[in-house]
Amino acid sequence: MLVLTRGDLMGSKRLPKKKRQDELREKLKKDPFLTDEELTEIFSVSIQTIRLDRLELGIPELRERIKNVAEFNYSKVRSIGGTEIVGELVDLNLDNNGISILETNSDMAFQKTNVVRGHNIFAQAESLAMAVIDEEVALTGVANIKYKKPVKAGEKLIAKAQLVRKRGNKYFVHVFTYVRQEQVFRGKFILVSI
Amino acid sequence: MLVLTRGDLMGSKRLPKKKRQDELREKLKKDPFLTDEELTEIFSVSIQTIRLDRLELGIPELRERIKNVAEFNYSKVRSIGGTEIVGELVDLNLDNNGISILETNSDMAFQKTNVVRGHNIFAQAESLAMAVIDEEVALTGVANIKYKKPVKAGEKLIAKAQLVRKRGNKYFVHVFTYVRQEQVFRGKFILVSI
DNA sequence: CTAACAATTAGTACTAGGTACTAAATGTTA
DNA sequence: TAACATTTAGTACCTAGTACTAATTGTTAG
Repeated sequence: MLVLTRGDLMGSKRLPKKKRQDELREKLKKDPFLTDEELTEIFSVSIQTIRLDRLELGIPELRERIKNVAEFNYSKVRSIGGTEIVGELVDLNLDNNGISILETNSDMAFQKTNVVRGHNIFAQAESLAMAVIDEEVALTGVANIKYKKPVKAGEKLIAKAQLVRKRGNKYFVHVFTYVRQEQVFRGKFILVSI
Repeated sequence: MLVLTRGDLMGSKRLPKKKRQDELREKLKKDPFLTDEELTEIFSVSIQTIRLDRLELGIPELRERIKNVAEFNYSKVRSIGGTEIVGELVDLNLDNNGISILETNSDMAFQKTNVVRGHNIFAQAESLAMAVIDEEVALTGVANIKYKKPVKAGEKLIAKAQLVRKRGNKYFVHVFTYVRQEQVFRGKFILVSI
């Protein structure tokens, strides 16, 4: 079916509804700080059209969008700042063992290859090792680690920690990290309580 | 309608101007999302007083505050997302050595002790080691690391990496990290290019 | 005790950037 | 050309303010 769109007839100034709405969605995703007024200039339509579009697309007003960005980031900053443990602790037996799960995402990965950066895997393992130790604060003194297989963004990391030896204020903890049964990381930590 | 305000709870005594303004500043710093109206309830004063206070303190209105949080974090998120290297690369000789500087802050540290979390130091060292390798992408295969001394938030980490051996697609890189001449970390990385 | 002054409160007009709605104009297609 | 989709116009109303004037309290020095 061949259909002449208004765009063809009018010389590409105004877009058909569907296309305009798609572009609107994208524009606001990239820059949520645009007002309706600024959008009228971008799309050469009236402000009512912009508002109808937002209504149909379920896109909230400028102030709501800004607030969402602020709140999202605010909580994110706090959770990063407040996170003492990387990943979700699903099982813990103090002075013995523990399990933590970390859902990886593209923020943790190299842009080009989508491979999760090593220090994220390390951070999960290290913080789990620390959680297992029944001490107020533990410092990683020495770690011997090995990355067995690259992890792709989106894969779920399951880290298992086991306290293997305790000598004075030194704790020897082994952590093995898996993606679907397959081992991707191994770390041997010596933690020192202070 | 009768509402219990903080004033009531604190014995209904209203604070002197100076003290109220100090607390106002703190409150808004902790929670920039408070409206003037909510503040009137917290301090048991009229909305005009709150507005005079903000005027005198140079604190902008709610929407401006929210916008600032949104814009600040928006740019921050992007820069974190785009960062492939942790810390600032100040010197680099490919396939030989490199130096990177990382200014630590309280976000990187344990809340209680203000000691910088190990994985931040690790991340700087690992990414520097990778930068030194003249390959598109390198994966950390094995690392043997040691934390020598705890690092306090605010201290400047200077990491020096040196390629010590190269065998096939395996690179052996040593990284030493210092705070004011004093070594705080040592890492031996085996990187594998893919 | 009271005048002087600081601090607070009241009230008004105005603003941006909208929502929600009705109505009309214009475009498109059967 | 009628039916329908799409766009535009216009109105009342909203929030969370600014900016301003004026009145009312509270406090203190003489």
